Amino acid sequence: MSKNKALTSRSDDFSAWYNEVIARAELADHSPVRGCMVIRPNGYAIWEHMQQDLDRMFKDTGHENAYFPLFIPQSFLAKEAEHVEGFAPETAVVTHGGGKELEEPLVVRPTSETIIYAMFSKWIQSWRDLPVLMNQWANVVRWELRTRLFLRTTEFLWQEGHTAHATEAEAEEEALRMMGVYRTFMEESIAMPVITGLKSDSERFAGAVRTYAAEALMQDNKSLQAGTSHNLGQNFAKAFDTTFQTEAGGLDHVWSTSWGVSTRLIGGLIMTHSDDNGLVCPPRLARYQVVIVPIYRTDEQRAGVVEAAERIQLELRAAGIRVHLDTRDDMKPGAKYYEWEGRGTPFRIELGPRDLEAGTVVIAKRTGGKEPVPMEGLAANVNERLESLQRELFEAAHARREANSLRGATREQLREFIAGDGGFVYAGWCGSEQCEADIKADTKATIRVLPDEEFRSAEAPGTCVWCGKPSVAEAVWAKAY
RNA sequence: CGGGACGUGGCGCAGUCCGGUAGCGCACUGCAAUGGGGUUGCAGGGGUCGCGGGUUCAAAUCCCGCCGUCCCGACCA
Repeated sequence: MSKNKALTSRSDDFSAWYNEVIARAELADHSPVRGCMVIRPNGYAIWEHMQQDLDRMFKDTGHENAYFPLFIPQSFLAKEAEHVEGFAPETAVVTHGGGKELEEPLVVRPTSETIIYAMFSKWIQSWRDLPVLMNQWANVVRWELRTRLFLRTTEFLWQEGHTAHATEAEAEEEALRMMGVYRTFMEESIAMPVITGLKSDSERFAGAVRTYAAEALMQDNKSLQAGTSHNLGQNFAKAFDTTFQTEAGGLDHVWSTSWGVSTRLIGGLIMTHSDDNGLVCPPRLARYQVVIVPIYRTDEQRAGVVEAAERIQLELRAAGIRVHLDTRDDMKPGAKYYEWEGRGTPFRIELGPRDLEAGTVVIAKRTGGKEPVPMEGLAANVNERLESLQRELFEAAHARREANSLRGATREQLREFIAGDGGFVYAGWCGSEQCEADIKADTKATIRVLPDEEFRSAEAPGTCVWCGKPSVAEAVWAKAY
């Protein structure tokens, strides 16, 4: 229902603003269990649209869906040394079932590599069985110390892709391909620009050989890790003895990958686009792309206006537009405007007696501006506007990111930039964990990625921004979520 | 898990210092008018004051413990 209080502004308190946007748009709420969230219909609709877009892209690249169990024998987690070290501290463990203590405790999956490779080893015998390209949509649990709605919750929804290949090159290709899929999805569906690249060893997934990531800059100039794709080498195959007979007749361990994105993306969407009036949702993912608000005084007017609104609703639906007609009689139009604005609905169509007479409707854009447009050809008009808003949101976010990026920084500039407004700092890195740790201790910024070629600076840095020794790669530093 | 703040009808808050039996705004219900950017008026309903224990004739208020939320750290999708 409509609230009477303005949101805290982004500049006053970004965290408070973030929480208030979620509350006003009715995206999620806290559950009675610490750190867990209830995803409400307005939030879940966004997730469903994300799922639809991603699922289609996964299938278009040859993947198939399956489902693996929630419970994993505790011993499985321990089979891969780095993996258990990384995840054991944050697992929830079931020790009792049916009133009895279990012989072996069950871990509630924090991620499913272990159970999946255990199964893969049963299913894969020959090079002819490869590649295996699998995905699952699931919930996972990680006992995080500090939680925030969507960004870090104890339980969250995600997809995890798991693939097995005959060669190292194929696995590497797959890991990069899926990073590309994520990037396309983030740019085109979420309208959220990302920088893709390789993670440093300290940020690598526990058990991976290489981790690729997509990083997005939020409106508070902190970076959000939006998705990761891992080349797991033969690490899990060796731990779970996932072997196959090669074409030449030998025996080899499979080469595998895993990749995932989560409901965290909804947090990224919020912090990329929303404003001090509430949620701004990109049209591609919006529950309703258009809301029609009829305006009338008398019963006669109401009948005419609602009839016209219903006709428009059908016309837009037929054109594939997700549209809602708000016929609530107990709310004035202005109150409805505020409510739908807070919910992030991209466009509002106002339709009153004056419009009927003129053969027009008024179209108001969530990000500002409204104008009368003819009823003739409305669906095409609206579809154009939806596409153009989708582009505008991406371009605005992209421009904001570039305006808050610093290239070729010196040590002092890095410090000042991060201590000031913040953003992405591009600079040389010597490759040592010591410099990485020192920079973190000094500035709180971490290496987000060693960016892919297209994101790198025109002039490659020659020296490490911190120690001055020769640089092995350009790195992007930022404070992160 | 360390530091800080907070927890009072659905939401936002006052009352807590100085103990005396709970109040305001919004929301909600009813009626009437109103209706192109948060509509008025009148009349209503709703609260074990986060939970548990203690002190007291008496606890939202004082004391102890716990739980939760938010912020800042350390850890992380």
